[in-house]
Formats: sequence, C-alpha cells, structure tokens
Amino acid sequence: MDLSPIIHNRLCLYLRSLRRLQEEDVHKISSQGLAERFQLSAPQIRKDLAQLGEFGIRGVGYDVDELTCRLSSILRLDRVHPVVMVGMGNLGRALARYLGFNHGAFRVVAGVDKDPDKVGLQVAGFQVRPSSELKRVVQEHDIEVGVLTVPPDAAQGNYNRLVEAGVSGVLNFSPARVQAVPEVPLKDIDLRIYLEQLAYFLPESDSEKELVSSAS
Amino acid sequence: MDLSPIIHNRLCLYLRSLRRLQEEDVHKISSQGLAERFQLSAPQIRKDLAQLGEFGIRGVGYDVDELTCRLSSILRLDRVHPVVMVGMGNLGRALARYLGFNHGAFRVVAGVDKDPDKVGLQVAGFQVRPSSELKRVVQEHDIEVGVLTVPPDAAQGNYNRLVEAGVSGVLNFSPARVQAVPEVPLKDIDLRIYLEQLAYFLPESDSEKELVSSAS
DNA sequence: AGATGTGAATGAGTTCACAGCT
DNA sequence: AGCTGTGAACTCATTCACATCT
Repeated sequence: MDLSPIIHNRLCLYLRSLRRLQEEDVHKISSQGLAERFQLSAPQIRKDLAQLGEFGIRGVGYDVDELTCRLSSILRLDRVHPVVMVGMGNLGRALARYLGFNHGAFRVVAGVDKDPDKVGLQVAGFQVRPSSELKRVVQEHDIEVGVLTVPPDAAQGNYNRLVEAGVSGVLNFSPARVQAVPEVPLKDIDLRIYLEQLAYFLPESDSEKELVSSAS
Repeated sequence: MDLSPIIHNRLCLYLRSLRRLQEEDVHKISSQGLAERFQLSAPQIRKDLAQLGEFGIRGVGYDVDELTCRLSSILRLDRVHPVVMVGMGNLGRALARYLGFNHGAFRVVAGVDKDPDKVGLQVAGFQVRPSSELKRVVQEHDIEVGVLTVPPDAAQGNYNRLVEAGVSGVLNFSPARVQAVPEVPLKDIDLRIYLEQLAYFLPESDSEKELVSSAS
C-alpha cells in the first residue's frame, strides 16, 4: 500500500482527532460526527478509511479505539521511534522538548553539539554529548531519526554523518539545501514559509513602511 | 486577484530561487533554466507567472531582478513586517532569531513573557517585556504579526490579547486549537506532523520495539 | 531561433448519491 | 433507520503542444 502525501496528512489529522475523542471517553463515532467535531469532510473520511480496509460498522459508525489502533499502525505511529537532535542551540533544545510529546511515538533520547560549552548540558531528560560521539550515540539508543538544528553550512556534513551513523530518516530545520541519498529520506522544513503565507493576508502595506533592501 | 494556497506556495519557492540567482549575479533566466536549477516544472512556472501578468520576454526569458520585485510585491514581501514573540521560552527565543532572516521581510522587534525571570533578557536585538505591556509594545512598534510560543493552555488567551492589541495576523506554534476571529487570521503550525510524515518512511518496526502506551 | 503565454487534453482529488450492511 | 463503502460526476490542478512574439 502506498499513501499519497495528501492522504497521509489527512490520516494524521484523523488520528489526532480520534485521540482527542479517546481522552473524552467517546467510543463510537460516525464520519458525520468526526466531520462536524473537527471540521472535516464526512465523505472524504469514509473514502480515505475505506481505502485502507473496512473499519466501520454500517448503521453504527467507527469504533474509536480500534480505528486509533489501525491508523497508528498504518502510519507507523504505534511504536517508539528514538530521535537524536544534532545541534543543541535554542532551536534544538526547544524541539527536543516540543517533539517528544507525540503521544509517545517519538522520543528524543539524545542530543549532540560541536560546541564544548554545550556538551554536558541536561536537556529534556538527556545529557548533551559531543558531535564526535554521534555514531556511538545512535548505536547505543537504536536511534532511527536525526533532527538537524545546526547552522546552514553545517547541515550537509551532519546529514552525511547521520547517514554514516545509521539513522533511517532525517528532519532538517536549517534553511540549507541538503543532498540526500535515497536510503535515508530527508525532510526539509523551512519555518519561514509560515510567515510568508501569513504575509499575504496582511493589509496592504502603507507607502511609508520601510522597504526591504533586496526588493529595490 | 486571489491566489490559491497551492500557487501561493509555489510563488514563494520561485521567489527564493530567484534570490539565490541574484546572489550569483544571474540576471536572465528561462522557465527551463529555473526548472532545472531548482527541480521545478517549466510549464508550471510559465503558467503561474503568466497568471499574474506578462513578466517574461519571449525568446529571452525572465529578468531576475524585475521578477523578484514583482513577486515580492505580490506576496507582500517587499516591506518590513514587524513581529512580536509571545512566550520567550526556548522555542520563542529560537524562532526570534530564526524567523528574522527572511530577507528582511519580517523583523522580530519585540517579545513578551509572563515569567518575571524572563523579563529583561536580551534576545536577538530586543529586551523581553512583561506580558502586561503587550498592547503598548504592539503600538510602539507598529507590530503586524504575533507569534504564539506559549504553553497550549495559554494559547487562546494570548491570541485574544494579540487581537485586542491590534495585530493583523497570528502564527500559533503551540499544539492547541485556538478559535480565531476572521479579521485576524490565525495560522496553526504543528511541528509534530513532520515527524509523522517521516515515520511513514521508516522501516517496518521490529516486534521487539516498545509499543506506545495509547495504541494498545 | 528561442522562449513565452495559452487553450486543449490529461490526470488527480473531491463531492455526490445511493446501494448494501447491520 | 442509520451509516458505511463505492462507482459515477464533477472540480481543480498539471501537463502538453503550439501559436505568438522578440
């Protein structure tokens, strides 16, 4: 089975919604109910889910727990994936805390930094190790995912080192283009895009506003 | 003119590519050239750009500087948008630095925090102010955008305060659903989805791997 | 010649309506 | 009766091929 990114994304949304329902002790839900509750499209939910198998009960709806299980499994979110942060600056430290809370599917178990001043710092339950020990760290913890939060010019080198160390996937938060090998998928995240998206909905700029240098 | 999000997104990409070309002192580029250089689709570039006006010169291509200008203007990225960070924890501090570098279109000029220990800290060129002064801060700096990097339960309250203070748009990095008013668009960013997207490409989990608690 | 701008063809994704279970 | 699962209709997006302009 192969999920298009667009469907995959929706399934993640459904899963989150279902988990919210679990917390509220809701055990059965119809596509209609899900749609209204979380502003989704009922026919689309049915189509997406039907594509993966017959999870629903006609006349009743879906079993929240069962569907959560099945989706978790399909999305590979039913097991813990150990994560290492590469680069323990502010962003690295922030994400180490922030990303750990994905219903336990990811656990940031280690972090490395080149800067000796950062080595030894206690962050989100682990101690920062020197970059030189990356490979050992990955092997010690069976780490599957590396998260790059290093300066742009260090991104490629650290991607390579992560590949070498044996991770299966890399998330890159530094705004640098990194060349990836097919065996270790790389996902680039450019946080600037969100501001850019928002900018489009900002009011027309006054002529008195400051111009940006490069646009003149 | 109204841009679909999908096209808007591509235009942002084109703009970034063009800026790279500017740095390399390239002054003319064909849709073909852009496509090859940045792994885009040439007919799509032409279609997207043609929709906005006739920017190209037949037989030659596009003028890099002119196109950069036109796109910057269309995307409202030709003027400085002052930004305030709400919540100066690790994520707030990291983003204050990170988001400032959007070719100058956004400038993080202020930050507030509820915690008295954080007030007064020097971050990315400004001094953290107490949350109670949010409105004054927004007015002092003509701030257009607020970025929420507060704990989930504080998100809604701070969105409301940002609206009250007079910003035109809000970016929410906290994993909480916030109810927005139409006049002040809210963009939710859930960084967890990136890990989830990556998880799907990770190898089938071994049966010996630890299960996540909620998926049992 | 050579590259743009564009209508026409194709393909992907979404919605609809209803047949088929429970 | 009620809700799922699904083929058919529709809408939106992408690609193609070529007429058009420099």
